[in-house]
Amino acid sequence: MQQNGINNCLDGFIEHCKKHRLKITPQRCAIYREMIKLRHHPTIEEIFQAVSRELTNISYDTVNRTVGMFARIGLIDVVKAQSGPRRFDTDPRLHHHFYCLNCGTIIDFDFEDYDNLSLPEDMKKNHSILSKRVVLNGLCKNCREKKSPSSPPGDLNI
Amino acid sequence: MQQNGINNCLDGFIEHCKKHRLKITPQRCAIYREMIKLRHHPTIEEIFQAVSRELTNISYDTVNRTVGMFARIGLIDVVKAQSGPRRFDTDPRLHHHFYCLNCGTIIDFDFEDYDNLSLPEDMKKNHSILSKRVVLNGLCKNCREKKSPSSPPGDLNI
DNA sequence: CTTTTTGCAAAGCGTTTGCATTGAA
DNA sequence: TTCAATGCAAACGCTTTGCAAAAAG
Repeated sequence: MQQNGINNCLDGFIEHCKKHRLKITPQRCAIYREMIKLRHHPTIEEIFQAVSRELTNISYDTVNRTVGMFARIGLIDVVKAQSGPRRFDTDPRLHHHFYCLNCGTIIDFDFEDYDNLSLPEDMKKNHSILSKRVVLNGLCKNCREKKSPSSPPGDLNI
Repeated sequence: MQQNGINNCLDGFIEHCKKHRLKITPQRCAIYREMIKLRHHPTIEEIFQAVSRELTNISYDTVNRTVGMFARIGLIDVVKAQSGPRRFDTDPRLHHHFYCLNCGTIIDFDFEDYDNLSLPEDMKKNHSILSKRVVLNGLCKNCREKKSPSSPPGDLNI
């Protein structure tokens, strides 16, 4: 995934499903198609809204299970936020993340220096590594200027 | 945090609290003390169990709120798991993470090449960056050998 | 003395589960 | 024809909230 942009088309998606012995259903195709259009870390709810416009009778539950499945086979990334529903990273391009510890905002950024990091030998030997990313934590511009970081995190403003 | 090992002692902890105008309570000290003893990404429940042995009357709720607060001021890291309760990274040493997309296991690893990555200028300028880490995603040894990754993730076996 | 923190209980909300029905292969 | 996927509803469990009492500065 993620390291190449080829999977953007439905062909690549179908390929990926077959490899994992998942049946090609209209629901799965629609979910995949709508999902990759939504950048900015959509929630299940947001994906459900988008897919509903295509398949009016699809259930929230199917979207939930299917998106979870897509994450499990490495088609997309789970971005677990500090609070609220989990969000998904549907951007297949390689990129990196900054998390604000105070408000929970997640900011995508590009940085070439991070793109070609080599993998540790022992990790490569023992596991199958499908993607890599650098994650920074800190305080975002807004939160840095506030006096006390002790207020609970609000909704994500992504 | 994380980039130096000085905060291990209680003095550093008290310093950190004062900087954020948090009062020094016996509960907070006990939680901090027990928490850093627990490696392997403890849950709130696990931290609560450990602290309860010290302060028998502490409430689960206080542990929950306090640990969340510690994460918000950068004393520890939230580890985003695929499911189940959130876990915390209480290891102050710089290290990196591998996530298994199938079973949710999180593996810590060290790799010197990743330890001195420079930060992107625009990120440094706009935000306060408190820690950095490389995150790898893939299939762990066990899951790679299974045929179908379509079964739902079980409990984290960390 | 003032303000934060604690402890408890209840509510909230995202996620998971079970099962009958439907549909892909 | 078979076995996985879907849709629905209910259950579950983690997290959050509100508030009175207690404690820190």
